[in-house]
This record gives sequence, C-alpha cells and structure tokens, in this order.
Amino acid sequence: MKVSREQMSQNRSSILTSAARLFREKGFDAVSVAEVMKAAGLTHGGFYGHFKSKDDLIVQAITHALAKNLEGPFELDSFLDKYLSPRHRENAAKGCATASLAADTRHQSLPARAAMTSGQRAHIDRIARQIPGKNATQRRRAAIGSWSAMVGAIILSRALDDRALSDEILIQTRAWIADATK
Amino acid sequence: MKVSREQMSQNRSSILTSAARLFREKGFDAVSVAEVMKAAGLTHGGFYGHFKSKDDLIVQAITHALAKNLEGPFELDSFLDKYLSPRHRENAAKGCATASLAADTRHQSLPARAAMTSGQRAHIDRIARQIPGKNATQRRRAAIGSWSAMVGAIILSRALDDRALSDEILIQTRAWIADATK
DNA sequence: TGTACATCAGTGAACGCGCGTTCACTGATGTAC
DNA sequence: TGTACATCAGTGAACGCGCGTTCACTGATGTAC
Repeated sequence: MKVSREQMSQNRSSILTSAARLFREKGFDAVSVAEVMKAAGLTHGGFYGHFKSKDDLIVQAITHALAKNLEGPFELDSFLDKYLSPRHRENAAKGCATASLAADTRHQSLPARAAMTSGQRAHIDRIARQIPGKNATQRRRAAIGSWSAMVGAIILSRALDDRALSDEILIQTRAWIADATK
Repeated sequence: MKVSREQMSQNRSSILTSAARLFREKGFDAVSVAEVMKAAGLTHGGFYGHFKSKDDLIVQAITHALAKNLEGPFELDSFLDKYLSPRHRENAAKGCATASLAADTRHQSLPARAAMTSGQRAHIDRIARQIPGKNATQRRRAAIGSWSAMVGAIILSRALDDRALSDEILIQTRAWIADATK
C-alpha cells in the first residue's frame, strides 16, 4: 500500500541507516538486501523503489557512514582514546566506517571506491587541521601516519581471537602514536 | 582416475597455493571452490578429497600465506620500502597476507582467526627483534605501532580510486614511521 | 469542506543464477602373488 | 620380473539453498473538481 511522502522519506532513511550498521558489522557481501529491508521494518520487494541496486545502496551507505564519522568536535587525544579502545573494537556496527569497510571497499564498484576516497580525503584534512606539528607539511604527515596506524590497529585487533594480544595492539599503538606526535 | 601419491601431494599443494593467491586478490567470499580447483588445474569434485570444507581451506590458506611472509631475511628499512610501495599496493595476490586478509578474517570461523593470530604473533615478534630501540619494551612498542601503520596504510591506499591520495598515504606513512623509529 | 479516482509505495511470490557440497562412476596406481 | 585385481584420486552431473532482482497486485495517499 502507498504511504505518505514523509513516511517514504523516513523509510529510505531507515534503510540507509540499517544498511550502514549491518555492512559495518558483517561486511557488504554477508548482508542481503532482504536482511537490510527487514531491519528497516519493510519487505524486500520495496527496495528497488528506493535504490537502483544493492551496489547503489553500498555507495550511499559508505557516504552516509563516513559523513557521520565527521560529525562533532575533534580533539586528537580523546579521539585516540575512543578509537583505540576495546569498546570500539567490539562495536564495529556503530564504529568507524573506515576501519570496518575500507578493506572491503577494495573489491567494490568504482562509485563505491570514489565515495570512500572523498570520505578519506575529508577525514585526513580534518585530522591534519587539529594535530600538533610545526607546519602544515608536518601536520599532514602526522595526520596520515597516525590515521594509518589507528585504522591498521583496529583491523588487526578485530581479526585476532586472543584477547591479550588484541589489547596489546591497541595499547601499544595508542602509546606509539602519542610519542610520535609529541 | 587415480594419480600417484606424489602427484596427489603436488595437487594438494597446488590447490593451497592457488587459494592463497586468489583469496588475497579477491577475498574469501568472492572466490569459489570451483575457481580455486580450476586454477590448480583440477575439477571441483575432487576438492573434498583434500579439504574437509571451504572453511578448512581458508584456515590452511591463511596459515600457508602467513608462513610465506616470514621467509627470508628481515631488515626494517628495506622492508618498509617494499611494503609501502605502489608495486605492493597493486599486487595483493602475491603480497602480504595480513594486508589483504586480516579485515576479512574478522568474519571467518574461529580456527581461521586462530591461524591469523599465531601468524601475527610471529610477525610482530620478528619485527620487534630487528627494529631499533633502547630496550625490548621500546622495540615491541615500535614494532606494533609501525606494523599497524604499515597494514593500515596499504589497506587505505588500496581502497581509494585516486592515485595521488593513494600514493601520498604510502609516502607519508613511510616517512612518518622512519621518523618515529629513529 | 466533501467526494471520486488516478497514482504509486509497499507486498510477497517467482525468476534465474551461482554457490558449497555430494555421489556414482572411471581408470591409473600399486600391491599381492 | 610379470600378471591380476583391489584401491582410491579425480570427474562431472546433480542436489538444495540463498542470493539479487522482477512484477502483478494491493490499498492508502493526495489531487481534481
């Protein structure tokens, strides 16, 4: 049955939010269109009224999730604490989309990679503006280096089944970045 | 038709090598059992004479690929140059299994994650033995921090479709690690 | 404001397809004599 | 060393299943009067 324009807009938003959450949690391939629609409280057939294809949904979900990552104030020390924490490691579904989706994006369509690219560019620029450093060149280097380390550490810590080693990776990377940006 | 014991052993090895290559190139889910067997010069039905399941193959392939990464001499500067190079970025199939498979391993079985864990432990220990640093504690911190940065940088560089930004991530991370381990 | 009806968002059965896995069969291997 | 035959690695058709996607249908929306 038809729904109001406002309801339709809410439904689209709900599909996108569900997709962004499920993709981060399980990866693009492991989440079906039907699963996303069910999570949004709809049935699978209506999906194609909102998105051209699953691929299209992936592109929109990447853009949506990366944009959310940019919201709010940014301060390096508190960002590092939150980012390299067991809590973030265990909550991929609500966490940083780069850490949960960047590796997967390599195997996706060109538009998906383009969405990831512009998100990364914005994120690196943002860190570079806030990180300590003598000049813009040094700040950019520190921003990219520490960002790579943060993303790598979370990915490694999530791949392991040994809590102690996983914790150690987060703690040591945290300390190493703090030393290097001092 | 039956083949000699030696031929069978070669076939198993060929399946494993093909799988390790294809998984690194495309990810676990995007590679079918039939595709691996074809790459090994066999037909798909024979697969289950060598491996219990695709999951079992994944575990063996992770172990195989990570063990290969540990071969040969290790020296930080030359390792960094090779690791954070466009050549490595573009050759995931023959490159570091951690960079291409760690993120994917998060969604795999417990045995697969266990195989990744022991590989990471060995790799971190190896870097810690060779990296400059005043004492064992500092060397371990530098090993984990720089390893996270290397893995993160390659993953990010591979996810992007913009050559310039991708190159910049490799170059800046390379320089940042060199500065931090000095 | 009230009514008649065209529009169209959402439903759920159905499609073709590729997947992991199974199995009856084939024929070269390798052992028993 | 030579022969007969039991073994078993590899083949390829077939299976059940879940996927992305399509489509005829439903019934509430929202517009024309």
